[in-house]
Amino acid sequence: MNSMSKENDTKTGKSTAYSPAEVEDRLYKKWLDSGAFVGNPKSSKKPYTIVIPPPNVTDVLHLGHALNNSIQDILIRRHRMMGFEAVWIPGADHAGIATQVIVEKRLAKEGTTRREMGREKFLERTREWAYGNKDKILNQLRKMGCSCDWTRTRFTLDEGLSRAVAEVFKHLYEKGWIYRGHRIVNWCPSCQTSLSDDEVEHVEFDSHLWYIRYKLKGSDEYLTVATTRPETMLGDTALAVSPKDMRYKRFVGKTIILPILEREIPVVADSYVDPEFGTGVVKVTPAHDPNDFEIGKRHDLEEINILNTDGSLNENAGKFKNLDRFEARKQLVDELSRKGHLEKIDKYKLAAGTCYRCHNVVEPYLSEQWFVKMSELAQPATAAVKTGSLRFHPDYWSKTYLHWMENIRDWCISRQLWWGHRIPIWYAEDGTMFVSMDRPKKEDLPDGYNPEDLTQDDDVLDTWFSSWLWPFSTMGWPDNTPDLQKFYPTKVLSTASEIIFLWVARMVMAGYEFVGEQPFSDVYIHGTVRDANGIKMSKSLGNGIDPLEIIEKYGADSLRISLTLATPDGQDPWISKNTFEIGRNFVNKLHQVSRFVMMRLDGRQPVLDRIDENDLVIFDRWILSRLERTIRTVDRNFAEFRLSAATKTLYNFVWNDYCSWYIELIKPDQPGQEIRPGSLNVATYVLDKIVKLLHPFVPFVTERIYLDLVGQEIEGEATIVFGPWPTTDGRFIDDELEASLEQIQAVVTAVRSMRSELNVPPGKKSDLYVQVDDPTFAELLQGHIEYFRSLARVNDLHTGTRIKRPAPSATAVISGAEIFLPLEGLIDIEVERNRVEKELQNLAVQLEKVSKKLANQDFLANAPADIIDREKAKKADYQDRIEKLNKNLEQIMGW
RNA sequence: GGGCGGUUAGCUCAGCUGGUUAGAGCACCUGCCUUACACGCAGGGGGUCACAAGUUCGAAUCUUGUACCGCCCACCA
Repeated sequence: MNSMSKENDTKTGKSTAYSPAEVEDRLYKKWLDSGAFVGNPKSSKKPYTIVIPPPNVTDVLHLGHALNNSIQDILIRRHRMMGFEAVWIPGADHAGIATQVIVEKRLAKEGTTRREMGREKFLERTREWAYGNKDKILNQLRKMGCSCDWTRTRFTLDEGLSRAVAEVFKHLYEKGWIYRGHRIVNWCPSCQTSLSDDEVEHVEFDSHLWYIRYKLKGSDEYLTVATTRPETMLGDTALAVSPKDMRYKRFVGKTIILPILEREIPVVADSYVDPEFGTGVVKVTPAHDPNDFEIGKRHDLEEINILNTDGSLNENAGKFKNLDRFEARKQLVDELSRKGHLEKIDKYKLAAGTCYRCHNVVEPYLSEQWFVKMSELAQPATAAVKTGSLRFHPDYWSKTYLHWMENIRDWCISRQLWWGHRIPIWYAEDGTMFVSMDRPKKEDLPDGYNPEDLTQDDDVLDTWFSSWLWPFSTMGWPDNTPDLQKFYPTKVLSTASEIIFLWVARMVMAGYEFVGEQPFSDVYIHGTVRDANGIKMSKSLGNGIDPLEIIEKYGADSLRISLTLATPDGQDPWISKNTFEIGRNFVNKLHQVSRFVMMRLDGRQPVLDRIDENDLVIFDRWILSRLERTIRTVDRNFAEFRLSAATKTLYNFVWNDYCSWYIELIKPDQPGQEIRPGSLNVATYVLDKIVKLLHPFVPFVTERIYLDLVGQEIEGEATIVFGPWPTTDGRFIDDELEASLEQIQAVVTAVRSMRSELNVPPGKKSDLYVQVDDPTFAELLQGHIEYFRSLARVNDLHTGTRIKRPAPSATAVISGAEIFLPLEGLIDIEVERNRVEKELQNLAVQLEKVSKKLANQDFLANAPADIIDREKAKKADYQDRIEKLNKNLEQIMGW
């Protein structure tokens, strides 16, 4: 840091930089104490509800969550200010498999297992850990300033939500849409549970195709089979060929001796087999491949399971028993090779399914599971998007959603885990099933059944089976509560794209089926947070950042607005540590400009709700015009779910229009002078609108400034939380006036540029000569010289239509004016000549372009008249400026 | 194998219905302790808009194709 820099306030010696730590916690407490975030179902205001995507209790929140929750808070806070009964329901998800995997890992380190512990103790242990994380997570949201209604906090394992789960199970079971089936499912040998299709991630591996020879019984002939999983041959119960394949027609019906195990298996003909692929012969392993399972059904083949639940081989594998699947593969291939059964090995790229939680390769595995029939559920959920009653932002995600809906498959909902909602099914000894969350009561059972004789299904439900009910289970469903009546359906769901299928799509189905109405109308899909190298941020990769770390260093406001600014609408943000400096700088800028306004108010009570329209100078009208335009743009950005654009619009308005121009323009020439009262009023009025427009993004600093404006302490009654959100009737929007201001700005900028390029010392002031084409321009300048004198470091202004160049002086030509700066002794003729020549070259290029265009007959014949006029005006302007510059260049050469 | 995004200044991104001298922030260079802000102010340099063809009077913007990057879906063993 430069020792000359003025880090401190000259009077007090204290740093004037904004210090978030001093105000954030106190402000948050103020909001909580006043109940500002609590929704009232009896309110006459229109509801605006968001349910939080409940974070998994497996871990504290990372920057991805910080982004998502910033977005939700922005939407909620803005609507609260707009007069809606805005409710944001917070909570957390028990994250069945994810949580259990982590707890089991910890147990392993301690040298024990869940089975050793037993179900009750294990659940107790998991609960303790999960609830600890949940508290940490909810605290992170508070530190971020999230305006959640904490009186409505929910957890997916809460009593009420569990009741909803059981109710839904019963509903679907009685409808026949939940069924139990003996089927091939995705099995994770590491987590030792089934997974739904959507929980399997396909990863490409470099693998091989093994070509194995299967000998015909009583012959030396053989058939060669290509396989990617040779170990599954231990469970083969047939070979299959295409019925159209003439090469193998004579083998159909013959018997094959399975290598190594020497079992006899038939050759069958099945149209599933593609004669073009591999050898055209397929080994059929009904217990370990979904297609083979189907073939097996068609040909009445035996299903031989060769795997234990942990992925090791079982007694059906003969001598390979107890070996892990991959070790068994190795040894089996060796033996096949030794015995001459291995024809060749090809390299092969294989897309293998892996578990989305532990990333081990999953196995197709035959087992007894519960499924939900999805086709009917998908109907209204598909229609909702097709008719536009449910919209995705950006819209292209609706294609992804529809593709999944239209190819929907039944949902395997049972998990061989303990952490979660236990399947509400009770079995009698005779196999009869009863649906009930708790042990059924005697009076609810048919004659001949006793509650004590029933045993509950051991498995739990997929974690998403509770999540998909979240938009209404959090409101007390299945009871028709006041909350449900007032706050359902919710408005916006904000999430990342990765859970569109797992969660979003299923919530839509559930909303229609169980409540009869879609759960939300808009789905906002934001990008995935990546690090500075574009790698997705995650705890496991070690590149994750804890939002609390950023908050501690920069403050919650900086965290929030930096993330919003850094996240392009619909794309992935790349975040590095200094990403947050943008936000910190902006928050400080806001703080500083408000300090300036407050100092100038000097204790006077400002008027925030109106301005005296008879007491405005051109600059006041200009900033009001810019303000109204900004409000319109921001509202439009929000309507289109372009949050990044909205943030940038406000950022630019505050920094450029308000701070850099307006405040500088109304500053008096001399330090001691007061700002013109009418302008100070406008400055304050606009500042009030600025903090309101920005409050959803940076809630703390804006509340702090607002309280300063209304002259209250943090603990006072006043608050910005309820806005109102600034509106506009557009009556100050004035194109002509903005154009006039741009002329003044152009003069100021030209002067600054000349001075800088000629290295004029900042302290050196000079007179300013402006030769104009149009006398009204001169009047404009003359009338406002007092305002921009210090910006351009000007003593006297000489302007009019007949101003002569004072020699020696620097020259600039802008549209409609020539600017002269008499700088005797300060002008290096060479430098000045280069400057002018450079500008001439620049203009020459532009002139050539436009001249060419205007010489083109097709252009003149086809282009609209206003475009042609504009080009003509441009040409005239360039010509004029070139002429003037040339004249000036001649004079310079004459020195 | 199918689908969807992306490719604009050294970096991260704007540029909405085709006509702007193609912009911003960061980084870089120059000057500055200017009456709120050095977390700042002023000025400046830097781009054949991935490539090719097409539509058009006119293309960063529309169409088609190619290349590369990323994501998603998929039961070819």
